[in-house]
Amino acid sequence: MPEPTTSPAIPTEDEPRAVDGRVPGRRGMATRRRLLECTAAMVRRNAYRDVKVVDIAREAGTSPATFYQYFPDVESAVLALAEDLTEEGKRFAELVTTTTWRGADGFEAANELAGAYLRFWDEHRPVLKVIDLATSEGDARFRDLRTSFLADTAQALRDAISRMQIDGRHPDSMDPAAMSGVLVSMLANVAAHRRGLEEWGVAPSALQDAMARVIFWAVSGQKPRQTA
Amino acid sequence: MPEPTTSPAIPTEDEPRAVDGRVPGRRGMATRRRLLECTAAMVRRNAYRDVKVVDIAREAGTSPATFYQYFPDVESAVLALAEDLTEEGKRFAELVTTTTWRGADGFEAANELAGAYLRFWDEHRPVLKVIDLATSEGDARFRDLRTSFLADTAQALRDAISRMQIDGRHPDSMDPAAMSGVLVSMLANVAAHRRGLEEWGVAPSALQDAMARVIFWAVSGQKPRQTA
Amino acid sequence: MPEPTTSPAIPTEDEPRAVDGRVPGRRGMATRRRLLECTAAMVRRNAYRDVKVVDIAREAGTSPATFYQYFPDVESAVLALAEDLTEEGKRFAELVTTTTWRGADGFEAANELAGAYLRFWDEHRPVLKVIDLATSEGDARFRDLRTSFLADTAQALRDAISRMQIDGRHPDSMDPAAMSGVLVSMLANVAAHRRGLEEWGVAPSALQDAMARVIFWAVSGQKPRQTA
Amino acid sequence: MPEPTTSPAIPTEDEPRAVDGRVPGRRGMATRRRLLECTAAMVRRNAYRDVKVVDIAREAGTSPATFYQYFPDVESAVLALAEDLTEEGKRFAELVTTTTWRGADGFEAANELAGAYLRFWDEHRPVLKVIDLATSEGDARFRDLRTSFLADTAQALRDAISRMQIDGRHPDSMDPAAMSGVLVSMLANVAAHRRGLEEWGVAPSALQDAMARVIFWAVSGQKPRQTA
DNA sequence: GATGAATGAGGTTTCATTCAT
DNA sequence: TATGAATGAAACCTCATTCAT
Repeated sequence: MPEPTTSPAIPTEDEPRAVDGRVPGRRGMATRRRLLECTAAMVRRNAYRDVKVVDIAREAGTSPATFYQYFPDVESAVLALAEDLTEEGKRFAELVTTTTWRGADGFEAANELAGAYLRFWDEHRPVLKVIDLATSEGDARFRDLRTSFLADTAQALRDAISRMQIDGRHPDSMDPAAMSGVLVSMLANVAAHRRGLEEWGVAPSALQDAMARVIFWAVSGQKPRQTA
Repeated sequence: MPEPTTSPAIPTEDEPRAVDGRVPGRRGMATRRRLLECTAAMVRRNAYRDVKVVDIAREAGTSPATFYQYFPDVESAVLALAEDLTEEGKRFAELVTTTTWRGADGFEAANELAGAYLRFWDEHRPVLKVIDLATSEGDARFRDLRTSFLADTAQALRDAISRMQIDGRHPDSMDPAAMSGVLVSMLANVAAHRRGLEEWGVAPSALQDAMARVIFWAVSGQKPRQTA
Repeated sequence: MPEPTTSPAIPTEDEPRAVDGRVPGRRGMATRRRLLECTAAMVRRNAYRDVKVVDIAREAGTSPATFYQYFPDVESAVLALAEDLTEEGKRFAELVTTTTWRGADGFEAANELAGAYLRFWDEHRPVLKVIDLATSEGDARFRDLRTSFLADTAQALRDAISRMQIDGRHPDSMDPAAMSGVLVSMLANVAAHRRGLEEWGVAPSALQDAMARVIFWAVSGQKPRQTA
Repeated sequence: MPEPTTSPAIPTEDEPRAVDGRVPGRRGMATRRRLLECTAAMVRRNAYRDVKVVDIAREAGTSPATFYQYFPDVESAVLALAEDLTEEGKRFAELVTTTTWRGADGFEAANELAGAYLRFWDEHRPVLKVIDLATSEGDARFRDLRTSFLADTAQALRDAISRMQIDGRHPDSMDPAAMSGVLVSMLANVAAHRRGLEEWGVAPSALQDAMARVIFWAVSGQKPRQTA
C-alpha cells in the first residue's frame, strides 16, 4: 500500500556530490553511474582487493582522474553500491512480520524467507561479498551497513519468537534475541556459501527446505508438517 | 661444521623446507617458528591485507630476506599456521559421532558441540578469520583448507541425521546433507560473529544455548526438554 | 546588446585583458576583482605554494575555467595584486627626500620611515611575503617588481647620504650606494620578520626606535639626541 | 684546542637512520651521503620547489625507492644538509664575544663579522636560501633551525651592546635586544641579497664596509675612525 | 644462515588546463 | 560570460623481491 500524500521530493539517491562539493549535472551523473556499474562489474570478476581505480576507470572508458571526481576511493564506490541494497533489505523484515507463524502458513513464510535470502544473495553476490569481506577486515563503514541491514530481520524474528514464547510455545529458558541472532547468522552464511554447499551435493531446493525447517521450528517451536 | 649428534633429519613439523629446498637445521627452525609467531601476532593486530613481509620480519628481529628463506609469501606463512588447526578441528566430528543424540544426553552433546566451536574460534580467531577472508576472496588453498576442516563435522552430522531419519524421526522429504550443511554454516558463522551478536545484547551463554537447541532439534527431530 | 550609456572603454585598472584579448565589461571586471580578492585571501591563509587555481575559483564561487579567463596562472593574479602596492611604495622615497636629516627633525624622519615600513608590511604582509618568496625562488617578474619597489627608497637614501658626505658628515671612504643598500635591506627584512623578533622579546616600539637610530646615524653621521 | 679526555664515541652525524629504523652500514652511509650531495647540487641549480625526488635519485644514480630508504622527503634531506651548517654558524657568536668593541680593534671585529657572514652565505647559498624560503613559507622545522642559527649571534651582540650601554656609550632609551635584532636582520638579509645589491653598482668591499660601519656604530656607539 | 641494500613495477593522487555548451 | 566535466601528465610512495656479502 503506497503512501500517496507524503514525501513529494525525496531524491532516490540522496544527493551525490562530486569531490569538490558540487552536485553533478546530468552528464556528470551519467558518468558517476557508469563508474558505479563498472565497479560492480570489476568486483564481480576479480577479488575485491585487486580492484584498482585504474581498472575501473579504464573499463568505464575514462581516466582515473575522473573517477576521483566522484569517489575518493574504490571503497566509497562500493559503499554507494551497497547502500542501494539497504532499502531492498528491509523487505525481509516485512516477510517475518506479516505472518502468524502458525501451521502451514508459518512454514510457507519460513520457506519464503529462506528463498528470499538465497535469491537476494544470488542477485547481489558481488556487492554482498564485499560487505562481508570488508566487515571481517574491520572496516567500520561496512560493518555498520551490514549490521543495519541484518538488524531489521533480526528484530522482526525476535519479536515473532517472543510472541510465541508468551504463547507457551518456547520454554522461558530460551532467549529470543539469541535465537534470532543464530537464525540471521544462518541465513546470511548459508546464502553466502550456497555454492560451496552445492558442491557437497546438496540440491538448491533441499537447501532452502532445510533452512525453512530450522526457521520454522526456531520461531514456532513446532515441527513442520510433512512438506517439500 | 655439521652437528653430528643431534636429531639430524627428524624435523618437528611435517618437513618444512627452506626456499632452496634444504631442510632447515636447529637454528633455522627456530627462526622459522619465530616468523610464524610474529605472523600470527601481526594478523591479530592488523587487518590481514595490511600485514607486510617487512613488518613481520622486523617484528621478528630479522630482515625480509630471511623471511623469504622460509616462506614464499605472507599467505604461505598463514597457511602453515592454519594447517596446525586442521588436526584440532577433527575433534568436532568425534563429538558428533560419539553420542546417540537421544534425550538429555543428546542435548548435552549439542551443547558441547556449540561450546566447542565458540571456544575454538575464540582461541584461534585471528587465523580462522583469515581463512574465512581468503576463502571469500576466492583463494583456493584456503578454501580447500576450510572445506576439509568443516567437512568432517558436516559428514558426521549428516550421518547422525540420516540415522534419525531411518528411525522415523525426520520426514523423508528432509535432506540430511542439506540440513547438516545448514548446521555447519550456522556454527561457523555464529562463532565468527559472536562479538557482533553480543553487541546486540545477547549473552554468551544464551547464544550457546540457542545454537544447541537448533542443533539438537535438527539432528534428533525433537524439542529439547526444558534446559539451561 | 551593448551598454551604450556607461563608460564603455575606460577600465578602472590599467586595461586588464581577458585571455582572449578582449577588454572585459562591467560584469567581467567584477568577476576579475572577486578573483583577485580571493587570491589575496587564500595567500593570507595558506602557504603561497599551496594556493591552487581550483581553490581560488571555489572561494570566489566560480569555476577554474573562469579563473583562466582572466589570469594565465596564480602567479599572475598575485602579480596584479602586487602591482597595486608599487604606487604606494613611492611614498617612502618622498619621506626621505623631504627632510634635511639634521637634528631632531632628522631623527623624526628616520623614525617615520621605519614606522612607515613596519606599517606597510603589516598591512600588506601576504602579498609582500609572496614577492619576497618568489624573488628568492628566482622568479624574474617578482624580482623586478621588488627591485623597482625598493629602488626608489634606495635612490633617495643614497642622494641624502651623498649630500651629507659632501657636507663632510661622512668620510670619503664610505660608499653612499652601499650604505643605502644596507639600510633598505635592513628596513625590508626587519619589517618582514617583525614577528620573529617580537618573539625574542623585543617590543614593537623599541624595534622601530632601533631602526630609526640606525637610519639616522647612517644618513646623518650623527648620534641621535636622547630620544624615545 | 681539542678535548682529549672526553666524548670518546660521539658520531659526527647524530646517528642517521634508514626509514626502517636501522642504522645504515658503510655502504648505506655512502649512498646516503651521495644523495645528500646530489640534493645540494639540485638545490643549487633549480628552484627549491622544483627539486623532485626522482631527479635527485637519478642524479645520484639510484632509484627513488632508494631515496626513500634514507629520507622521507626532499625537505628532510635539505634539513639534514642544513643541520650541518648549524655548528659552523656558532662561530659568528665567538667573533662578537672575543672583542672589546673599542677603537680600531672594534671596527676590525665588525668588519670581520660582516665578511664572515658574506663569505658564509656565498659558500652555502643554496642551502641557506632554502632555509629562508621554507621559513617564510611557514615551515616550523626550518624556522626553528634558522632561529637557533641566528639566535647565538643575536645574543652575543645584545650582550656586547648592553655592556656598552652600561659604560654610558648608549642612551638608556635604546633597547639592546631590539638593536641586536636589527643588526642580525641586516646581516642575514644583505648577505642573502648581495647579488641584487651588486647589480645596483655596489662593490663587494664597499658593501662589507658599510655593514661594518653600521655594526660598529650600533654596538660601540662610536663613529669608526677613517677606514677602508 | 642471515641480512643490508637496492630497486622494478605499479597504483594512487593531484592539478593545471582545456572544451563544449 | 561562465562553467561543468574531463583528463594528460607528473609525482608520489610503497612493497615484494632479489643479490652479494
